[in-house]
Amino acid sequence: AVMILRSRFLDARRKRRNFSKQATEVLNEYFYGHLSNPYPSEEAKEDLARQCNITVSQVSNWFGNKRIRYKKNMAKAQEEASIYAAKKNAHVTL
Amino acid sequence: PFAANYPMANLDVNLSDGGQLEWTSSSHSMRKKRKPYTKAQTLELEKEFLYNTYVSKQKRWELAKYLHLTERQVKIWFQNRRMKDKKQKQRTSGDPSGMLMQASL
DNA sequence: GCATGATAAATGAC
DNA sequence: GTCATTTATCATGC
Repeated sequence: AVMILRSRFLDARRKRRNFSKQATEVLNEYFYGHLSNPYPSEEAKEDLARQCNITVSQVSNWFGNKRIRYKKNMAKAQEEASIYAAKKNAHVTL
Repeated sequence: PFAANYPMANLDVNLSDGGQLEWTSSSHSMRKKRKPYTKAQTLELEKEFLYNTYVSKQKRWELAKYLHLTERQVKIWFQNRRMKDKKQKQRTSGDPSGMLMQASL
């Protein structure tokens, strides 16, 4: 009962740290690579989590935030989409 | 279980003007806006959660009346609270101090 | 000062 | 009932 009061202090939650550049790169590549259905399966989440060295919950959080913020600001998102689309095409071309 | 029947799921890519994206949004119009509860409300709910992680219909009614919430809100609060509890326990089991921070920056 | 990750209400599938 | 989500809000990074 006491711990509830100090919830705003040593609350174990929000200790945010930005993901690494590589991790964000991996996540963005998947997101824009599956833009028609940006909902990775549980297996895909585990795979991404392993690649990015984060937890599957963090992967879920990232995609949740990404989807909502993508549609809220499509103008900027389009630029990103173009970038990763070009990247993907470059891969195929090579 | 990745379903294609979520609201935002029918997000379609329309490449008209160098990558225009469009929304064939299908449904819901009026979703209730998320409104954070007060500390007093949360405190009472937490206190009750200590006794029972599941709330009876009677208790739910009492809490709703007392906290100025709907019974549905009380019900959903306990559902979300149980999920939070589960997630925290899963996290604590693999990492006692919660200090597993590998830096790969 | 916003970008970003995590959490808190609220919905819906099953 | 659980649980993956959507959405707004929170807390922090820079």
